[in-house]
Amino acid sequence: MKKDDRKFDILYSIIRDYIKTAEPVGSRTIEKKYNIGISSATIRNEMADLEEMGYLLQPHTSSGRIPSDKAYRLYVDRFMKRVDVDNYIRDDVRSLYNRYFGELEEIMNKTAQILTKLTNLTSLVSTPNITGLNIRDLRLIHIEDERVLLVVITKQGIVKNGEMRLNGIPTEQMLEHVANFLNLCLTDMQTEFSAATFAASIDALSPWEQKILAQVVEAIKTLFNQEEDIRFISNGVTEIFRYPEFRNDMDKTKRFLEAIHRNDLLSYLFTAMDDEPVRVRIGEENEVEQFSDCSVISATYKLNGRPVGTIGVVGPTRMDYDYCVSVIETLTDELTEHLTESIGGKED
Amino acid sequence: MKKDDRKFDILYSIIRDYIKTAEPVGSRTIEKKYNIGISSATIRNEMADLEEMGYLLQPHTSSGRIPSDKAYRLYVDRFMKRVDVDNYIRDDVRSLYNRYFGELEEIMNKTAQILTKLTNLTSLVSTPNITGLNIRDLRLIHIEDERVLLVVITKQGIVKNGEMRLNGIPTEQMLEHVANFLNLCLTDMQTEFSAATFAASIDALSPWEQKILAQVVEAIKTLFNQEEDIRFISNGVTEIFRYPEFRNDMDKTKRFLEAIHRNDLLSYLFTAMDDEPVRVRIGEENEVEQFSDCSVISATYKLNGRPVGTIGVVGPTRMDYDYCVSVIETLTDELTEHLTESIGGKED
DNA sequence: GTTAGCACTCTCTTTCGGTGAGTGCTAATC
DNA sequence: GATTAGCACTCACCGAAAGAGAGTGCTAAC
Repeated sequence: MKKDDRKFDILYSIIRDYIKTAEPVGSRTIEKKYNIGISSATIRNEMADLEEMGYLLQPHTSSGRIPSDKAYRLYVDRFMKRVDVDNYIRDDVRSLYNRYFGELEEIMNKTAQILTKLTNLTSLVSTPNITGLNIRDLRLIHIEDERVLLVVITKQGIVKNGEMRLNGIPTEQMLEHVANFLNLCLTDMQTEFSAATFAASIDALSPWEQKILAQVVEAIKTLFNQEEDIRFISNGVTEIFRYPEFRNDMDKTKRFLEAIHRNDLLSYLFTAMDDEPVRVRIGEENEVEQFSDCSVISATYKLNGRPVGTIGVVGPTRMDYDYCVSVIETLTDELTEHLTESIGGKED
Repeated sequence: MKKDDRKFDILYSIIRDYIKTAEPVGSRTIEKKYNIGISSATIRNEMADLEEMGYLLQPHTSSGRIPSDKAYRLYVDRFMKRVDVDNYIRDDVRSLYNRYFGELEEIMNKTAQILTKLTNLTSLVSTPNITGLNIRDLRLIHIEDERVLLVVITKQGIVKNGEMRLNGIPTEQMLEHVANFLNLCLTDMQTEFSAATFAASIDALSPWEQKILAQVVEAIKTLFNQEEDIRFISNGVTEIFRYPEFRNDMDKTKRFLEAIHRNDLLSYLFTAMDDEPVRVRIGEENEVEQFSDCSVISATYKLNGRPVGTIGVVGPTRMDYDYCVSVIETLTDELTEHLTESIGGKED
């Protein structure tokens, strides 16, 4: 085990060095920059072993080594240390969040911006996908002619609205009737309801109102189902040009940029909303082939203890995992806290 | 003039050829591919003249010529022909617009998508920036605790809403009072109003309600002023990789991609909302330095005859101006028509 | 087990003709 | 006088060859 310790000391040094320089690391570099106290020849032997074990790769026979995905995995699982994110950053984030109270879109935007600014990586934020909501209040506001604004307030304190267009021009009264009817029926009801639910008392409404009802029900469904395709807010997609392994490889850059603009791939990348606090996917571990030379760090933020969305960064596999994981953790915490404070808290 | 005709025939051929191939055009190419009926030697002489006149550039002494910005400008001003956009495309666009009736965001998104699909260029759409609105109806909906949803419907049929947070918890009645008060005062009033306007009848409200009023007024202001920074929806930013002059030049690509993600530069690019139906900016003509090796075609779409936003494409200067201008024209028409039909028409 | 030494490997850079597309100029032709 | 054929010249592009440099693996000595 003593011997293995040395091996992994060397591996650790190689990883740190490669993360910093993006250049294959040779045995002499290790000998000189990190004083492990053994000669380059010995280090060479160890490196050969590490290569055999699958932790190192050699771009060509006479070059230094670079860490493999497996090495990064080991690094993340075994060697990674949390880094303290400066307190003033936390404060900045909080005051920013407070400035945009209630403006969900803006909050997500700013989160992505901060994430990129701190990590120098492309950041992604999925807009909250909140399912299983219970409607508390529903309003129908007449705009003009056939146009009606549907406003839904959920028990969880989420407000959604959308414009709908009826087949005819309603009176204020009709809309009020329908809204009242629905408010009575829907209390405590999930947003996914069946038409059958209304059968009982539907006769209270006039035929015209019943028609409106049907359309409103349809509108509610689309309002709450549009989340099926999650939207992503991205920031700093051109940060990728910072990294020589991309800057010197047009194909790689092209592949990255094309993928990062594809919503379908991003959803795939962020699918699993599991309970791991922070998830790290390294290179080939990514389900999405296009990101197989990237690493993705992501975490789910929550509302009332329930995961509703994901934030993360994407970048070269040789990213600074210690720091990035810490940043993501911090921001996820802050975001969760802010959301719960600003729109949560009323759940039954 | 006869002689000049021939010169410009040659110039025209060179431009067409270069647009298609992205390769410098030589005199023999012109002689063979475009039968002007004169020998390459004569063409060479004419080309030398055209270069002297500033219409052609020579990447190096012994290469063919490429058109200068000035040549494209001449082309656009003098030679460009409108191309008929297929009818089925018009139909597609219309049916698409009808499917997303009222969903402004989605409409803009789809417009950008179509634009890219048709032109193979990066497309940009600015969200409508509608000023000088008159409020017709205003609602205050209690969400929970201090949270209130403000819904404003304008005479022009535009609906805007935003969440606000009061300093205390209001009753339904208070909100109704304030809303009614504002509705009375605001009818026929611009969204930019002064606090003084209310002085007259404000005593009808309780002190608490007056406080709420002040906050609502503030909220209305931000709701209608947030347009100051116009948002852009872009699509197909990676189309740039199609074009060898970018694909083979990482710096150029980097500059382009960095610029296309910067909102401030895009606003600059799209500032002038003049009455030209379609605007073409070629290379150095662009006020934005970062786009000096690109051309921008843009047009303003309107609501009730008033320009409210811009759509456009950005790409290499050797783009197919005839086709792209026609496409932009068509889409602008359709968008204007759709908007006016769906939310306009009620203006006094 | 460790290390010094050395031959070897392989990339990267530079150099150097060769090729080919295209030009400008001159002299002949219409 | 305009047009064209002919020709020398230019310059990017390509591939081969040579040299440098970083790093390795192996062997033999410590």
